[in-house]
Amino acid sequence: MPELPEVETTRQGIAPHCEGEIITKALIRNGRLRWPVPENLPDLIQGQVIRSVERRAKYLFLNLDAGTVIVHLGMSGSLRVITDNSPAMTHDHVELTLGNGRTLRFNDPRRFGCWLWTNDSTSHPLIRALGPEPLSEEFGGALLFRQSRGRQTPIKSFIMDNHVVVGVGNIYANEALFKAGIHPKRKASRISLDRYHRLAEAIRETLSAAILMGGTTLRDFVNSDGKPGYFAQSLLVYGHGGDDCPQCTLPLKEIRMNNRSTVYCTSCQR
DNA sequence: AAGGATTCCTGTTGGC
DNA sequence: TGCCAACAGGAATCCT
Repeated sequence: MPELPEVETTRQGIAPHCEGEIITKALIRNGRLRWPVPENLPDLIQGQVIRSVERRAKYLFLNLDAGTVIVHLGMSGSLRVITDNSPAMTHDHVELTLGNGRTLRFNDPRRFGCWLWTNDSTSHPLIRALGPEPLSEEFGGALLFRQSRGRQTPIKSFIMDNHVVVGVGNIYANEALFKAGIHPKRKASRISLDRYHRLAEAIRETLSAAILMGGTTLRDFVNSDGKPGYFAQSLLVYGHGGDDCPQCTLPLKEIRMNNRSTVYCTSCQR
């Protein structure tokens, strides 16, 4: 379940093997992803050089001269660089053969991911309205405070809204709210600037720590097992409903918000 | 228009 | 033990 740290780790892992390489062949085995993969995608990209691999939110961009391939890993997607000619496995839906003999392979059992083509990535409908990157200068408590005025939605939904800030998935929303001592159901409009500073800091900390961890575990994407590294990190509350709160030792409460698992401490989070 | 519900999908898990 | 329902989650889109 790729959250932003895993997507960034993926980018760092594949970029050295892709950048500057020509796409000699593009193969779509199963184009029925979140949206149909354009049938003419191979024609559009074969023979072109991958100039750079970028990330925006949880989207990856393969920047070519004529445009950009937009890739999303969805829930269960992964990108791996294959060096030998190991046979494709089940759920290997898309693959690019590169000039250096390596293969970029996209595997996605649940097919929530996407492979799309655009001539202009910044103005693409999926990209245009995205909020700031959580690790950018632009993001912080002031921005959260400003954006939250008049918003009645619970704070957990608010920080998971990609128009507010990108890359905060369910797991890290739970973690950040615990670190900031904020109750997940509190209305976004009823949180002070001070507390938003704390929350923004908690989001930064959680995400950057996970990126560092993913970076160490997934250092080598070539022939890697493709196992996400961030699961190894110690999550404070997510997946620990009923356990003792790490701070006050009261049992952590687990509820469902918007059909998503939500874990918090009734004493430490207000 | 904001906010909640629904939707896509399959591997894993838990209950009977 | 075996089967099947429930669950997991990103995020666009639909609905109220």
